Amino acid sequence: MSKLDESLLTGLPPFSLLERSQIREILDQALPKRYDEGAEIFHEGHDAERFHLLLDGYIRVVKTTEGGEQIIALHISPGQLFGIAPALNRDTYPATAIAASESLALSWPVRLWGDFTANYQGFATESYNTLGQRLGEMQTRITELATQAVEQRVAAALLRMVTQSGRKVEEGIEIAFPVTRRNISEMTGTTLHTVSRLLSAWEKDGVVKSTRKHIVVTAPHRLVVLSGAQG
Amino acid sequence: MSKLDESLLTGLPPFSLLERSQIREILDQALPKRYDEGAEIFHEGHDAERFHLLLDGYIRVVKTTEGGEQIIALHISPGQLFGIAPALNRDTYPATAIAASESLALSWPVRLWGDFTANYQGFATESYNTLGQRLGEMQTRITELATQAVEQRVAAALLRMVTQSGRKVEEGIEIAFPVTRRNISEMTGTTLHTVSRLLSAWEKDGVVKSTRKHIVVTAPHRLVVLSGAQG
DNA sequence: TGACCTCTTTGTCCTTCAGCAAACTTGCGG
DNA sequence: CCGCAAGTTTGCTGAAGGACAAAGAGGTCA
Repeated sequence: MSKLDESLLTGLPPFSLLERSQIREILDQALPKRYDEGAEIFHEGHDAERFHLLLDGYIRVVKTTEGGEQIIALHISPGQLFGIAPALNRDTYPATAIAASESLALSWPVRLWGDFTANYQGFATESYNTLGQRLGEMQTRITELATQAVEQRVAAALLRMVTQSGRKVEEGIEIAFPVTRRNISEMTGTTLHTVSRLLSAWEKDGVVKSTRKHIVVTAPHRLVVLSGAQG
Repeated sequence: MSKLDESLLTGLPPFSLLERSQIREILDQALPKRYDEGAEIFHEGHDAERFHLLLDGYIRVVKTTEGGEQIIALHISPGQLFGIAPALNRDTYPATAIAASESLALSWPVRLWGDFTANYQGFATESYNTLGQRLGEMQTRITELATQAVEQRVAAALLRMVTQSGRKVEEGIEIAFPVTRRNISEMTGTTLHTVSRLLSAWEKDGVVKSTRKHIVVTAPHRLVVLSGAQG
């Protein structure tokens, strides 16, 4: 088994303050793994045995209701930690993680969490920053769901994906991972039908352009207006 | 200025593992303060200068939208820490805290946060447990808002308040702090009108009993059914 | 190449619930 | 003790968007 290259972690916030030798230590304990699109990385309620770092690809963090409906709680971009139940003292995963596109992640057994936070300068701080951001994002979504109309929520969801993962293409900014109307409906608490209608209307208006599972936002500023971000 | 009694903190989770002398230290640095019903304890976006512990009363944690609508993010019960921005490395408060009833709280300057987590056994762990619980609760609310109908959400909100602060009275279980229909609508993302209608209907059915600003749940099991907690 | 599956589009109907309006109740302050 | 403000109830109306239905469009696998 070939050794992982140290440059993988060098730039990333949780490790940015560390020595080369420390990064080496960390990598030597890591288990790298590739996931196909749609593959499950861990499952809600299961014992939290490992925590993860996404190197490449995109992850959807999903909750399932008793009724079988799915809600997308979060998207993870490359460079982010996920499945960090140990940070919250939990011993089971609170949600399910699924690869939104082909992905590569490292993982470590949870018993190392204590070591990491204790020995590696900046690691704990960064982890809690991340947590704080996610908490903030969840708050935002709660207020959106509680106060905004469907159209605004969908617009906001698109914008969020674009900011978190947008890559510039000829016609505008493309969401860098496959998204279906159903996925969007699971992020916004509506139906795929309604999402389809909205996207069709926006496409007619020249705000977005979409093909199967792929969306390009051509007029982000107009989406911002649609999302109702104040006046 | 009279000294605070050590028994105030002895039972509480964040301090349960500490020596008498340590509790003394902590108390000597605390600033106790009383708040009238409706008084603001800290404001969204302001510099997070202190973190707080609620000794008595109830706190509502509130977000305000650009449109001026309020959303109740959280209720705090006695014994809980709140305004713990430092735990997430934030330097501003993410939401506004308002006393839901007359309340008494201690507070400490944020610069002591580091000392507390470093020196006091169990303090950090407990804080992150709390955070984990709140995160979980927020997730639950997101899925509720996204998937459940208004009636179920309102039922769930009542149940949540009852579990967090219910006190047994003759006719059932009473929510221990003042709640208006408007408050409930701000927790569930609906209007006070709809909440009023629902409560009226439930009162007719003998599930709840309410007077101005006070609600007694007389048949909790039936509320559970209404909340649609699976089948 | 054809069968199948997933994703998408579009139409129609119908329920839920927000919006508007107005009256009533209760408690508090002057 | 009266007036006012805050909280509550109730009726009516209309629009948003969910439910149901059906068909088209790529992609994939044998």
